[in-house]
Amino acid sequence: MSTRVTISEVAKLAGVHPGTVSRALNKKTENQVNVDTVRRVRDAAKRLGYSPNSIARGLRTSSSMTVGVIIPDLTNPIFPPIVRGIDNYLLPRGYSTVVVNTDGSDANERQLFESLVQRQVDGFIFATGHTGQSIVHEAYERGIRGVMVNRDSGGVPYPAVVGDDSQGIRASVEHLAQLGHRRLVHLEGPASFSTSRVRAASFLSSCAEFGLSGTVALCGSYSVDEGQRVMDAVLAERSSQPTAVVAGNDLLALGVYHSLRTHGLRCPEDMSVVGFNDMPFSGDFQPPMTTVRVPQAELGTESARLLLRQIEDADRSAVRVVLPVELIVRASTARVHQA
Amino acid sequence: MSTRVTISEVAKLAGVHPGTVSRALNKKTENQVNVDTVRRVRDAAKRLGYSPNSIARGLRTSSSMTVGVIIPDLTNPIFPPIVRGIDNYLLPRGYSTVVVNTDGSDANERQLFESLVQRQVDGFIFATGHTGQSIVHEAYERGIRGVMVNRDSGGVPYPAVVGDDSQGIRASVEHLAQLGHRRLVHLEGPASFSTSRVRAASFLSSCAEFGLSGTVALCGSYSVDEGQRVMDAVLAERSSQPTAVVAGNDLLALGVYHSLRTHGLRCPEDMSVVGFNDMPFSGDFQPPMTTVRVPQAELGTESARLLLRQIEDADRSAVRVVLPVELIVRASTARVHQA
DNA sequence: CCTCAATTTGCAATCGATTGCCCAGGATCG
DNA sequence: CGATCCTGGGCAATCGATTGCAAATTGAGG
Repeated sequence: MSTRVTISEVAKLAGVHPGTVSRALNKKTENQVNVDTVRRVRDAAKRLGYSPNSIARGLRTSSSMTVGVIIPDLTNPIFPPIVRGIDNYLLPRGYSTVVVNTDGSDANERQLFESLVQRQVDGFIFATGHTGQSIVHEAYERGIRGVMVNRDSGGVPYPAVVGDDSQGIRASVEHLAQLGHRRLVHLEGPASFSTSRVRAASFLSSCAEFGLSGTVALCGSYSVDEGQRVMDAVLAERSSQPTAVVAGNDLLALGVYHSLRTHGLRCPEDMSVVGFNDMPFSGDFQPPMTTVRVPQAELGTESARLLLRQIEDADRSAVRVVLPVELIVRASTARVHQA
Repeated sequence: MSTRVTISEVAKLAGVHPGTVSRALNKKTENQVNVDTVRRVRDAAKRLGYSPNSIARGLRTSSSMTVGVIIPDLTNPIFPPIVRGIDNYLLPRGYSTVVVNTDGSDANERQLFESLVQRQVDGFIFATGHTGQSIVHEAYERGIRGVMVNRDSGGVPYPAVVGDDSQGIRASVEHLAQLGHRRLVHLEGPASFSTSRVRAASFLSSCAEFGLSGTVALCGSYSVDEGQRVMDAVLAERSSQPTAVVAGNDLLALGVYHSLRTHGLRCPEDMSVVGFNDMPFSGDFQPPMTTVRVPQAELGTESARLLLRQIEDADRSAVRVVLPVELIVRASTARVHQA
């Protein structure tokens, strides 16, 4: 790109040493230089349209003012709001974010992580909280700053920001109980995600609390197709069928919709369905989905805040922030049909 | 972050000069080094876990191996697939992407653009193609490499990658004509977007072609709320009502759904609706939406390819790539009701 | 008038890699 | 056998900013 203005050109115009320009233009050092000089330097810089080369600065200060955000898949609709939340906090503070997608692969995750480390990012926000061969442990060992978002830290002493999954599931179960449902099934997400287990555990304890019969069906991924597949299997069983489904997330719930449709079953008349996340447009599905709203943007913002606290204040306390969730009742749940 | 291995430590272990290490480790220069030496250096590098500091490299080579992607809003569901398409092409080639959201504000756009320039990005992909005070012109004047995606270049000689909007609209109109519709209305997107005008023009000429009466209603933004507002206005008119709506995009079409519902009208029985983009989950709306599928991921991939061609081959030809689109017929369109 | 401290600014090293230049040594050729 | 080429690799400058250190200037106090 075209010839850019450097600090020494500004220095020449202002009649001072480059070092002085640097100090004059930097908030934390400008009090080391005479106010008149500062003004002169400022003028010169503005006149030349100077803007610092952040690569050069980064080399010297060994900070890139960049954070890496590792997510499974941007096209999963819960992530865009999280990413926006992160950006909204970070950009005004001079940081950029680089978002990478692992597609659920540990190998990808590792490779992308290394490439971001190589780019000298100042810290990471991990939204891929599976507990397997994740690089999170290693990152922590290497002294790399990071925060977990939307997923638990799984033993790694990084700060974590999560929604109140237990409470959300409990509210769902309570809602179904009040509608007269007695037999529920939970579509549990992949066991490698900490959230899956939290939600399943809460489902079982909530069923117990409200005196319902609850069974759990395990899904291999958080996707529409998998939700449909597992629901097909549930419906194929000969044992007494549930009257309501508590899905591990909205994608699985959507798969349940598809399964019901292919089986000629109506929602909510024949089967009530509750999702999780309140992802965008879940209120426009057919039928509009009852689900648990998680404050995604706030999750992002909060995680960014915690990361910056680590970077700028060297505060490494492993706080855990739990944000409240809310059950959104729409049209996919109804009073149980008296058969 | 922890102490990192530098090139001179590798040099020491391998018993050679740092410059030699650099050449040995670089694909394009490794043939300047004896194969034995290359092997020795490689071993040393591996043993020490060396990975080059890309900031230092970037300073010297004045390239950051980063591209900036400027979009209006990541939470608009058409953008995640585009961004993924870009990433899929760029990441394996060693580039990272920094995605920023303008929220439609020219001021934001300018500021974000400058901050990315300051970060020495090697080029831009602009997905914010409004023709107003955009920085696109200025960027081109400054000799900055860039590509337009999903929006036309509006006179700036950057390469552009777009879907075949005209054809998509024509197919929609033809489909409606075949269903017996005679009076159509088009919800046109904001005039500042080039796509809006292309689609509106195609709508009118297609109506003429098929002998239909077509009117156009202008929307202030591409959003659900605006679609609802404008459709409300259309329905409030006393003149002869249309029997089908061709919406400028799926968001507007969704707004039409909402409007119809509040007016007690059924889709498709009382009004057929066609969207544009086939954004994720538009097949799960109520009713499943007939819409025009645009290959978003391919748009992204292709734009990334064109950008890299500029960056690496200095090829500045202003090609214009038009990708084919496809009408997806679902349940929001039906044979016109014989009133 | 001298000393000492404080303020302001210049100087030069530094961050870590890349690369033009040049030299040493061996191969090739006439 | 001497001139000429290659090949391999060392040397040092360079990218553009930051920053510890020291010098210069100023002012105050004795």
